[in-house]
Amino acid sequence: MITLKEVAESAGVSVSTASRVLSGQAAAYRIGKVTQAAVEQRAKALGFQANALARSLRSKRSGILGLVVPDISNPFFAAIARQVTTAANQHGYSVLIADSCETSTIEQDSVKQLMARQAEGLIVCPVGNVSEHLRAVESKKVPLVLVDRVFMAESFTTVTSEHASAAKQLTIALIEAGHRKIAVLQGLPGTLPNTERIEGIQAAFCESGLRWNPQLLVGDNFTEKSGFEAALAIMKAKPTTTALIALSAPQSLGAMKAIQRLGLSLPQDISLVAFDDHPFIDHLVCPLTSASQDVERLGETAAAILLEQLRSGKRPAKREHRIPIQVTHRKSIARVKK
Amino acid sequence: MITLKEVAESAGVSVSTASRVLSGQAAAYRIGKVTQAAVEQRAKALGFQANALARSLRSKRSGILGLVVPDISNPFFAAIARQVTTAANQHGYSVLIADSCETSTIEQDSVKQLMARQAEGLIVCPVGNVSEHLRAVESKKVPLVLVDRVFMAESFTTVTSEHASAAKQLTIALIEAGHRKIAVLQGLPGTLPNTERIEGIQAAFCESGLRWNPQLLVGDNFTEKSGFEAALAIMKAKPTTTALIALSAPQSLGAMKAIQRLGLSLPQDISLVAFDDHPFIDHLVCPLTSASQDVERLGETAAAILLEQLRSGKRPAKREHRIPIQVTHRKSIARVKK
DNA sequence: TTGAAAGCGCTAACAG
DNA sequence: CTGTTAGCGCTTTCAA
Repeated sequence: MITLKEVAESAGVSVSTASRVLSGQAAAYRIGKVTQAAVEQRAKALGFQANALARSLRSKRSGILGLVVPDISNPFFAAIARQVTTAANQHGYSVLIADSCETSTIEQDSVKQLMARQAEGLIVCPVGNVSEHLRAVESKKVPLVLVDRVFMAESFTTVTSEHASAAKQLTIALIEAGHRKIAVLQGLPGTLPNTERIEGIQAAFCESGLRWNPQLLVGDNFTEKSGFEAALAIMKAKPTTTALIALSAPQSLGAMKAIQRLGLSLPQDISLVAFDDHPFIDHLVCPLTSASQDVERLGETAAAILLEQLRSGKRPAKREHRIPIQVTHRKSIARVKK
Repeated sequence: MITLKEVAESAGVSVSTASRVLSGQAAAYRIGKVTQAAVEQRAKALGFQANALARSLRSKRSGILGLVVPDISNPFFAAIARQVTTAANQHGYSVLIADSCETSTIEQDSVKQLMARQAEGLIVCPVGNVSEHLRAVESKKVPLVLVDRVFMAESFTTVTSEHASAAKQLTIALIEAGHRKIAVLQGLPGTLPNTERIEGIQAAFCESGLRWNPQLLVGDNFTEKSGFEAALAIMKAKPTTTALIALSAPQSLGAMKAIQRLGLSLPQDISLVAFDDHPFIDHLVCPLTSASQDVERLGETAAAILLEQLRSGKRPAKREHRIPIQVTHRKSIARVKK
């Protein structure tokens, strides 16, 4: 590896001068045109590449942003990762991405790791309900933004969707089509998106002067597996169920498989609406009415807030950011026959 | 930030002793039980977290692996990213992911950045045809593995799918159903996957004693847009076309949209087969016969090779790794009526 | 406009 | 078993 010292020697200047030229401070220090050119020429000729580790250690600026997601292969988080990395890169930061594999302990390790590497800011999509490690980040004055499964009780800066109103819209569409026995395939209990969506569903019932039966709440995660098993179980246990609400795209896929397994068809035998859509949704046998989160905006907003905090050094004034959800009516709701 | 020196002072030992205890070398140096306990206790009490930058600078081990992908929001690359990050984490490495946005210049910058941060190894899914920056990596003795769009002319370590044989199988299925006018919605020209798939298609024709018309080669990228436009154009220009081969999932979606736009139906009016599948493929109006790459294995293999090279210090014996592609017959091929 | 010297926080000889 | 002494490669006072 070729070092600054070697470049300096080769150009016949001191390391300080070489450093100033090569770190873009030439103008500020009013380095002579010739000296500057010489250093640059020599650096290029030698293929000099500054050691970012040494630079960061000395300057106290790592230029690294950390991103922790529960599953990078999930299109939802992948889209967030894309927004964050591109925004960060545009502002001269690199992004260290960690996949917590939906596991709180891995998430905690990842955050620690990121802090050890002197990340200047963190964006975390938390797995669940543990937040001490995140408080530790804040206490070390490292800017932190939480996305998606945020904790409302705490005072973190957060970006999440308007879960309740979307869930309400979806439910109202179902109720208006005559549905009353609506099963909810829930995601990870205790998480804010899950909780708020369920509240939205209940609100829809309430405002329609109906009462929703909590026995129709099934499932335990945002996964396809949970969706499949929960759908299968509830359709067997309560065959009078006329509609299903899936709280994620993978769950809706699981539900579709369950429906198929039972030899039923969508939407004649049972209606299905879901959170989140995906590119192929319009080409499904039965295109799903869905509430789709604006993932790009979630990621973009989180990145923008973090970057702004990094730039200004001030904690953001607005702490809780909500991104609207778009409900699209397709063909997966059938009218209930009397 | 609390440093090693402070911990050492607080525990009443020298920094070296503190370092040895806190970097897991206590046993090797046969540090006394009491000293060790004291250091650990103090470190924990003070909330000491070693500065990975300083550690890396000194020890010459950054513990960082770099991954560069053209688009992290593309499920294909997201899946690779997941395999790589989890495998790397299991072996004590962190992964810096960069999104090159399908742009060669960004890719080059990312690689440079990763090298500057002293990444110990790189996995790159190259955008296209530029490879000098990659040769620079090798010349600096940093292990490098290329995935997917590899360069065969060069001597890099590569992992990619068995494109040709899969393309051939897909084409033969079409030919056996009586198709002769088969249009190919190609991906990025000049890339290995694209080239080999086209070769496979031609081989199928050749072995069937037929000649494939190169005029039916359309499109210019692996994107939905290219798929849509190319499909639309060719169906208008050559209405006698009876089948389409899409070289990626997004392109197949584009093709489905084009078919819909023209008021045609799948597969009666036109057949469609595609590379890569996705979770919802079985629930499409017309489930697509597809050749699906084993993305997990691609990522897993790349990670394993890199990690092994890092472990042993030896360049891998086998340079070109090929992962089989699974062809699944569904319902998107109709027999051609005489 | 440039250089000398100090040191970021840690690890690794070397010495006891 | 433990401490002392040098740096890793860079930036940044301070001084000229």
